[in-house]
Amino acid sequence: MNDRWALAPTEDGGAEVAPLGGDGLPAGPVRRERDPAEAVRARPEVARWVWRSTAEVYPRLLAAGVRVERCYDIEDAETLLLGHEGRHGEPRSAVAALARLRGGPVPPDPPQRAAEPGSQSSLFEPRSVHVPLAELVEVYADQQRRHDATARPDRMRLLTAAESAGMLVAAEMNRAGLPWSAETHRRVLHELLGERYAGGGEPRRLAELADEVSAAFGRRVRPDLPADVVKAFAQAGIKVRSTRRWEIESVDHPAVKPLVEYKKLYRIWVAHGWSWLQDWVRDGRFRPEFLAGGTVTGRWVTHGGGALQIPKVIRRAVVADPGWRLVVADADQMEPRVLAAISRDPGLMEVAGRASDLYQSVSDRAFSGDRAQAKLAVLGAVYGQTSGDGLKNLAALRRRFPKAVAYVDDAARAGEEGRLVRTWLGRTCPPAAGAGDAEEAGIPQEDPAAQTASGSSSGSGFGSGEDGWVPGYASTNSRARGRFARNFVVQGSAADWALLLLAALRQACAGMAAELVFFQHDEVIVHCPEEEAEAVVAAIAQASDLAGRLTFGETPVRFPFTTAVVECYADAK
DNA sequence: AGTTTCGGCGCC
DNA sequence: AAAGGGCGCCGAAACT
Repeated sequence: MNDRWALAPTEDGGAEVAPLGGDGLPAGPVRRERDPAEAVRARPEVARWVWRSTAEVYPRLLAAGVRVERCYDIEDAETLLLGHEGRHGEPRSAVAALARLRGGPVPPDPPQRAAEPGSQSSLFEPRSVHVPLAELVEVYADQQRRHDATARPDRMRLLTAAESAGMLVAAEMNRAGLPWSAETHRRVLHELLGERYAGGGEPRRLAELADEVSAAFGRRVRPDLPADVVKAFAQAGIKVRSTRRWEIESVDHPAVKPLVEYKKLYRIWVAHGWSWLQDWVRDGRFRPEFLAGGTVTGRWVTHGGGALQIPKVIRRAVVADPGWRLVVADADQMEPRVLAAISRDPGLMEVAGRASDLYQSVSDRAFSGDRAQAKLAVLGAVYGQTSGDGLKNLAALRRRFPKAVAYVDDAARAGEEGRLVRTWLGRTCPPAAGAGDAEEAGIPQEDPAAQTASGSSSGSGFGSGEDGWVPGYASTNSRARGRFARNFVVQGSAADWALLLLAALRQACAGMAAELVFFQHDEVIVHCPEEEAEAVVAAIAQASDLAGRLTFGETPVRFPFTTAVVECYADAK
């Protein structure tokens, strides 16, 4: 049965295709087709298409009205496999992978291009790289062997398959766009910011607040310039180190209130104001570019329009088409549930086996009913909190859920010692990540002296300088790596699970008009006709169960969602 | 003049 | 009360 086929676009706009055997090599002749879309359309029996880059091929297929069920993205798999092998810095292109196989000089990866407003094409595949099918499948076959060589081949296969599925979802979401009412957006902006003045200057409300700030200081102050604000406070006899809100709010001065309000509205104005609307919304859709696996941890990133940072107030503008609905689904307490699943801590798994409020349950067991403390402790353990209430609460957490805390502690230690750390499915953290030091992260530096400043420690007074210089005193950099690795195993395993969730949900929606239109770490939005909404809600619950089992195996852990069927995103919770 | 970094803050 | 993970984006500041 020829269930896997390879596809390679050719320079003349055609495609080469071939069936693949169990070894990953062609099991039949390479055929030339006039058009990639035709090549796929003509072979509905193919279960998985193997190609160099989903971002290169799939948008074109979608534009021709062709969807595929599954794919395998060779360059994405190369990235994941190189990481697993502890070779993060090496070029990841198919051409580079082939050169490594054949022992030739390995070309560096092409530089990426920045996002541009309004662009419909894939921003990160500015041009096609034509790798002949015969060479492509050499790389693919080698990758199959490298999967087998990992400690958990089953999980690694699942990871590369899941991320390829994520790339299909991303391409489909990029094509669909997020339904966006420019009219509502403008109304919200007017309510918050007031009238715009000609010439593109500050809108009325911001100008008023700036005047209030100036009046409070007794001189002209520009609230959008941190240096100016710090100086103004100093002249008023108040020392502030920065103009961050948490620091400013603790100051007793009449300028604080209008200043904080100004900063909040200024943010809306510059990041999601009228010019944003102009740049990113066309024909009732906001079209950011979603990129699956764009971060070290496997979380997605977007390019353009700050799609993963849409302020709550602006979500009023996300409005379903007439007769359609938005199904907004948010995973409840995803991170502690993932921690339960990966650590197999019996107590935490039991707590995470219920759909009820997890933090309340943790609190009942370990914090005599104080939910806020329990939540702080859990998040502190996951993020590596180093001081404050989090530390005190961590002790209680450790007593009740020792395996869970030990799991993240082990990851932190591995990170500090520069060892590899992996997610549940095998995505691997670069050993020097989290240090904030380009040299250690494997990025060559022109000037060796440039790293000295960031290499010093602000710590104990004993161990300033290089890692491990004074036994028992970890440097600032190694502690940062520890915190990164601690968070990585949880955030990254959550990203593993989320990919499987999206893949399952996409599958479940395949026969419907429903479209996935948004994804943000633990939250998904499906746009669908009103009459499909209930089926979509059910599909989300089923996809969650399936994703939990596929990712983590059989555990008691559940991944409940809070789901809302709404016409407007802002009305969901 | 163009490019990179910084400060701040939005989201999870 | 105090400051701990991941991102993107903007204007200003700092640089080449």
